[in-house]
Amino acid sequence: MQHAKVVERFEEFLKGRNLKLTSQRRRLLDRVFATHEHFSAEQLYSWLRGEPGDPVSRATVYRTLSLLTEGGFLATLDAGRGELIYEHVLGHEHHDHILCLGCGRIEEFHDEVIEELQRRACEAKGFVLVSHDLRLRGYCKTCQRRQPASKASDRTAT
Amino acid sequence: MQHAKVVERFEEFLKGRNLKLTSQRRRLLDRVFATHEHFSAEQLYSWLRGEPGDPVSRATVYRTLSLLTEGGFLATLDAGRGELIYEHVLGHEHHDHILCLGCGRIEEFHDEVIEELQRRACEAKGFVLVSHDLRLRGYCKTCQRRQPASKASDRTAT
DNA sequence: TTATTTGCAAACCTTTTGCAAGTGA
DNA sequence: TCACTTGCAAAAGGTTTGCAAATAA
Repeated sequence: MQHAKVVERFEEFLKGRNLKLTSQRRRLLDRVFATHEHFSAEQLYSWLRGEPGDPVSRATVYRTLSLLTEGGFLATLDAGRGELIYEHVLGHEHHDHILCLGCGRIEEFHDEVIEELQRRACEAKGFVLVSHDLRLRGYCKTCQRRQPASKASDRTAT
Repeated sequence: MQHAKVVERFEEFLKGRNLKLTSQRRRLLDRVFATHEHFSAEQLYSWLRGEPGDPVSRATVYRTLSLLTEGGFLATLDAGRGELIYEHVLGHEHHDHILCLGCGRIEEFHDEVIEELQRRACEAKGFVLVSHDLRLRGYCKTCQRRQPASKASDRTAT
């Protein structure tokens, strides 16, 4: 999706909530859609500090990230490292994640059969499904070389 | 699994690590296996304060929960409510969770086909799978009655 | 003009940790 | 005995919030 379109949608979203398009919000939006990486609030804050532009405080970064998430511009992912990870959504198909326990690397994958089975499992319990997330954890090729084979005692919740 | 057997395993586990069986650890173990509910550290701490027995500090609750998790006695679940949720493992088959966004209720389910597809997805990316968790989020039957149908803007990461 | 935003620093919440006193083996 | 544990309170780490000054519309 072209960036102008994203900005337009954001403006509509703000208007619909009687919110203003400030230079900080605009900078956040631009920066977030300038990368395809997964990032944390702190990461984004640090990018913004290091790049030219109107200063943005940490508080505003958090507030705007929430806003973008509510607006469906961003999605969150808890990678189990104590901080929320964000990724942008528009023009980015739904996918699940594989997390490397060694280096923190995040890979994406998608399996339509799994998706369908999830819908059925939910129905069977009488729930209306709103969202889901599936996280696989293990060691990537690089970390498999560094790391001894994982022992049962290293395993976390499955 | 009978409780005596669980205690025996815990003693072995401690012995193997040169750790001692204190009254606090024993109380924690007993309490945790006395329920089939999912609970948080704070919840457990509050149970212990309200019930007769040797006092157990918050710090010890956290330390012992980590110990029990490492030993494979407990599994953790991040239900997305800001705190870790625990459940006991022994005699409890692996399962995934469905979380109610309305009331926080947690249901369990299991699908062997999904499990197999996860293994394959992991292999395809060159990862060695250690663990996984799948969380479906939606509204349970009770909350569907209370709650208006969910709108797209309510949706969180999928 | 004026309701909304921002930045700052303090507050929050869950979890972890340093340290001196206590205790199981 | 003595290494391991506990409790306390302080610290940590990510995130949220109150408030006065700044700003978009």
